[in-house]
Amino acid sequence: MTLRILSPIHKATRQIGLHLADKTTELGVSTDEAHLLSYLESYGPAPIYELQRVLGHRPSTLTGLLDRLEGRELVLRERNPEDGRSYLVSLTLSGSRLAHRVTRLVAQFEAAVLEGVDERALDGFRRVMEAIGGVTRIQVRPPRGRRAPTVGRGGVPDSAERKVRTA
Amino acid sequence: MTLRILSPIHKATRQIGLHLADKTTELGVSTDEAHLLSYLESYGPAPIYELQRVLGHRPSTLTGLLDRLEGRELVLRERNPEDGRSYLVSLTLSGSRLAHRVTRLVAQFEAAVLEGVDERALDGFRRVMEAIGGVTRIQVRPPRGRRAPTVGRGGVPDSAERKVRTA
DNA sequence: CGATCATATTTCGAAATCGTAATATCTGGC
DNA sequence: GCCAGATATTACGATTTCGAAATATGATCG
Repeated sequence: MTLRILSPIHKATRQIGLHLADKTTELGVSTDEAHLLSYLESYGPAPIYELQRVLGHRPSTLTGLLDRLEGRELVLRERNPEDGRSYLVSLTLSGSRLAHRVTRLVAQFEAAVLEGVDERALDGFRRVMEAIGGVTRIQVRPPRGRRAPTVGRGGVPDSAERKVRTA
Repeated sequence: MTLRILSPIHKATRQIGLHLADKTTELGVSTDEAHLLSYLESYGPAPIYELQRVLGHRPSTLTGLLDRLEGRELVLRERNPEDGRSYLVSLTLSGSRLAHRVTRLVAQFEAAVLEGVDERALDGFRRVMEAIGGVTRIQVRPPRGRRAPTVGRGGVPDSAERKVRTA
């Protein structure tokens, strides 16, 4: 059975993972660590729950990840003045430098891919991604009858999505 | 920085993972286990190294995965008569039944997504996936000079790709 | 044939991830 | 202000994954 969407996307994801891991390893971080640093460069300081949603790990996994990064003095945790339950994670100076290199790496990769596709292909790609979002979000039929479900609930956020935390 | 390819694909992959995990959990298996069973249904019996490439794990990870599945009598290992170094993994009867249910699940998901996109979008999607393959495959310049590299070597196989093992 | 190199798999200890159960703070009635 | 429920994070033990080294067979070449 050849799946026209699932198989290619699984394959591509793995290719991307291997490729980037290769590069980030040279910088001394895993891909998750790299992703986190890069995210913080654009959007930090950010509360942990936000990072958790961005990376898609369990909260307890994030604790470990952050402990390690903090141990290496790449990030640091501070209490969130606006919410005593949470901590804000920010980059240290060396974390910033590293984040910058990671970001450049990722941008290069993205650019290389974009170079190989035209705007129309990109648009088709986007539509397929949206269709996946639609299907995963919408629960189709509970066996019989009731319950219209779950449409607005906990979606998976894009790395770039972000609530304005503020003001 | 919003990445037009990396971010959506990361997000979609996570959505797919969560969605399918939800479903396969009901069947009592992880997504990797499900993937493996489903693959075996179509292409088994298969040697371990092939499964390893399909799932994209380290060999030692596969050993553990297979140990667990074998312990539950869903698959079994037999020596490969054509190659004394390898083992062939095949489905047991109950493994087959489970694999069948998994396959149906995945096919339904695929169908639901396909319903939301036209052929043109699908084509664009395909071209982007290919572009990713191209970029990850081709090692661009070692700092100076030598070594033209790596083009034909170990690519990441599609779940559906398969050498004819045969004859 | 025998040496050497490549391939297939497992073993084993270390590290990452997870699920669940604390702990602490916030929020909205009352 | 106080209680109940929601949110944010961590602690901790269990499971999974990993990397490196070990084992065993196959392939090549002299």
